[in-house]
Amino acid sequence: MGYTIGQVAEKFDLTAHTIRYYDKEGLLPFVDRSKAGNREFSDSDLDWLKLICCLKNTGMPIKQIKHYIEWCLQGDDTLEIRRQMFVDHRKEVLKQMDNLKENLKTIDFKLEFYDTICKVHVNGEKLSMGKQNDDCLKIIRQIVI
Amino acid sequence: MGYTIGQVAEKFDLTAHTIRYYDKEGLLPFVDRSKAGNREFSDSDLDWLKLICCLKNTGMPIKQIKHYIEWCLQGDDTLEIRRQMFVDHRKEVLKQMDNLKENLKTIDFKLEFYDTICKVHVNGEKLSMGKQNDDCLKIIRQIVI
DNA sequence: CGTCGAGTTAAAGCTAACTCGAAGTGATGG
DNA sequence: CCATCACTTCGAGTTAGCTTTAACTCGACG
Repeated sequence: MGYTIGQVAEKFDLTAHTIRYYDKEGLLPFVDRSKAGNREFSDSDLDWLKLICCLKNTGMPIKQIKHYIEWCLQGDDTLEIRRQMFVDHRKEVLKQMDNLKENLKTIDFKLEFYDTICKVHVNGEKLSMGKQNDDCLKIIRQIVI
Repeated sequence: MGYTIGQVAEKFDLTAHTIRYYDKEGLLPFVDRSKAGNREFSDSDLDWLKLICCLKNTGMPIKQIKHYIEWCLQGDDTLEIRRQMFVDHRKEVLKQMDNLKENLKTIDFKLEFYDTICKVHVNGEKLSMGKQNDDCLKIIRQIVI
């Protein structure tokens, strides 16, 4: 029987429009059609789509994903080049993770600052902080906003 | 003295064009100008730009970064909303890390498969694998390309 | 004084990845 | 028989984030 484009769209949190767009761009050449001309996705098609989403969500451009699909259709001659693509892309993903970790540090530092200063601000009138602390916070506020 | 736009561009691996674009979009309202009208970046400006790059590289749209900058200029009334922005964005970044980890698993699985099958393919003629193994690999190849 | 390099603006152009709309087809339920 | 609904194609439009171009201005160097 297979899945309709609508069902697949829901499963993958895409729109039917987007899936048709992927098809038009050559990412789904393996998807069969019903007599009426409607796309019928098999379970293996869903596996392909899952991989396509994985590559797309890790920043691979649609054109390169298309190359990969073409290589797959070409057969065993392209096995090595495909393997190499995954090796390279894996490196890319690791780099993304490193960058993300670095940026998370920056955000955490910022957040620590905001947590401190917001607490002071809310209780500003009630709690006596002492003049030195107040001055200190003013300076901090100017330096690290 | 301060840095020129070219120096800053090099430091941050951006182009001068891009920095001017950020300025035009309201991300750099604090940058001073020389008598000649050229931008002069101070060390504190570089800190701002570093944060801007951090937010941009973790997927925050330029418009939202602009909001943040505006809130900063407005003063202490916006401290809490700014803190909340960082709390929310931190969650976003953690989600990105999770997704990246999941996708890395998919890629690693794929790579394991390609490593195996490429090894077999290269030594295909030399090494006797036995008929059973060959059949098995054929099937695997069809299922998990 | 000329010219070179680095800066300036404003506006147009580009690419990727959708996103939408119009106009039509085919199966199903009342 | 007709409406509804999910699908179809094709082509145009949108958005974000640059990127390029044209025409210009400084300040320093020979």
